[in-house]
Amino acid sequence: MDASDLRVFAAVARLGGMNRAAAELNTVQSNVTARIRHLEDLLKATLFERHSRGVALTAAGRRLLPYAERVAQLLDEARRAVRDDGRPKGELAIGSLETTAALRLTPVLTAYARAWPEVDVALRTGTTQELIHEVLARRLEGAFVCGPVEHPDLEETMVYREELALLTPPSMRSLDQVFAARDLKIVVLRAGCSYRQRLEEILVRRGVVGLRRLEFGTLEAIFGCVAAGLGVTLLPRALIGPVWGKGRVRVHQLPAKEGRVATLFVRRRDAFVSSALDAFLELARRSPPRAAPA
Amino acid sequence: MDASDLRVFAAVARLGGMNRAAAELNTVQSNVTARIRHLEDLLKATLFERHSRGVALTAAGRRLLPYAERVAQLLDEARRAVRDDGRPKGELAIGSLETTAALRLTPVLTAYARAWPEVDVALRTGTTQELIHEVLARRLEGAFVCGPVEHPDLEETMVYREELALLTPPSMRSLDQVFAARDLKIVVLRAGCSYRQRLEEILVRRGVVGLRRLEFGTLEAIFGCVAAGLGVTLLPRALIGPVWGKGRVRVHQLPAKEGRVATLFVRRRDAFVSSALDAFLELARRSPPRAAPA
DNA sequence: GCCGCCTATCGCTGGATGTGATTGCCGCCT
DNA sequence: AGGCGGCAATCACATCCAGCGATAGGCGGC
Repeated sequence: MDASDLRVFAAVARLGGMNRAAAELNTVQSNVTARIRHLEDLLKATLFERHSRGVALTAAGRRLLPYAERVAQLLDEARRAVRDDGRPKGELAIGSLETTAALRLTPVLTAYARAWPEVDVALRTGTTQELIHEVLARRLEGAFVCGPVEHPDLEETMVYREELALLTPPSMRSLDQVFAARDLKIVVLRAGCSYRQRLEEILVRRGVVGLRRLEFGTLEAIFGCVAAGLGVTLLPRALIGPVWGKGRVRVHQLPAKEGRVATLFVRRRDAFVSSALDAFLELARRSPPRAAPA
Repeated sequence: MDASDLRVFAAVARLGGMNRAAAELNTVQSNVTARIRHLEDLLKATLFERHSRGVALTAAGRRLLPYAERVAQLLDEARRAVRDDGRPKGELAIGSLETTAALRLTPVLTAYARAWPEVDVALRTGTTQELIHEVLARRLEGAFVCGPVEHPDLEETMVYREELALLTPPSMRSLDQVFAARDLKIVVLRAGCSYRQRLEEILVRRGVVGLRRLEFGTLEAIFGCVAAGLGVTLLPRALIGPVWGKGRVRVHQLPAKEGRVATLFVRRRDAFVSSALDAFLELARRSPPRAAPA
């Protein structure tokens, strides 16, 4: 049993047929058949049930499949590990919350791109949940997400502490005024956004009912929307000032317990840490002081 | 790059030479050389430095080695997973503390051997540290050890709660008398024993100084030694009675905080749980009530 | 300078791997 | 019912590469 056998096996299992697998593997059906039979002989177990529309995994096949996938992943990772001689290069795919990207990573990314021109950086944004899912699926080397996170396969390191503030139109003078409002609208980035949940909790705890929600895909749109008096939102306080002009929205401080949130960098415990990632985290850790919250 | 390439690579790395590797792999040196060169071409990296007495890993080779080992392990595990059709059979290697084996596992093992005659059970005893090391090295599928244990790669499940008692010669009537004794001797199983450390802590906290230690390799020897008046020991209270005759030693109850200890079953999080192990834990969980502490 | 131990290289061979054609099975459509 | 399309199994054949044995060449110790 060797890696290429498992590659053939996995393709057949995934596509549900030897013809289809042969097409994908750029070979012929007879070859695929022969290799599967060979593998079955080797393991002394039937891996597929053959039926007229293709094949289906047997119980034994189902047990083998995760190993086939894991071995393929490992070999892939091994190749990258060997190539990686300590000087960052190649591809670096990381994820981040939209807010963290805007607030913290912009200077880091530009500095990184300048320092390590051989690296092709891909920064993808999403919600904490989405990002964690991508990291677990090994499509991202790691991601900046909203804490707390607990998962046995993930290693978390605290990188930033954010102070969240309630942003309202300038006409709302106090928090009490916000909580007393009827038909309050909250403006959030997207459905699964970590801050949205927190904002709803805060308002519900104050007895606010009948919330309306607006979803906008970009921070700029949210900001504009709040400034125009359409609703309120919850965002890192430090975004105001360095990123957007002051004065167009009113910033309400929250009690420490509700306003403090940690930004964690998560990555798979068992995954290889490329030099490119290592260098990125190194830079991120010394993020410029001007972006630090007051 | 394929699994057999990595096997050759790992052998060369381990043995430090292509000739030696060829001998171990039952092939010829030219073949090993060719395959290593092939692998190096494939990865576009030099894996070994050749010198006159053999070869040595380069930095790239050192990076590859752990993957080679992991892939070999995975393939091995895959074979076992495929073979394992749900009915326990094959080999089952588990570890246990001496005391847990004597107190808890004896009936489980006999019942297990009767229920699943196709399994070859190997029970190895050792200290918590030793057992954990063996489990991590995949030489044991799991082990019963003394809690608490914290390791990211291990999954722990609490299986028993033991009450530890101080065993002394019958002549020692009270705990105070024990603590007041001069030149107190403690009798322990072996150097790394979990209970030994706990016993020393208990005594030190009571101000006992000048401890002498005796190490005996078997529980029976320890028991005999205490009965003969040579020293005191700390063992699960439930051992007295079901396993050894009462009356020959005096059993001193300890405060709950010091006397309670958990027995955990630990296994590698990422390892395959064989049907044989599964069935064993199933049996162990319903361990006979007569062995339960009072 | 020779010997022992090591790796590199070469030509050869056999078996494993891949190919293309054919057969036979099953379900679906006509 | 019969033909058709999609599928896997099988076979004979081609190809290729892993493994073999022999030899060359490098290095250090005796």
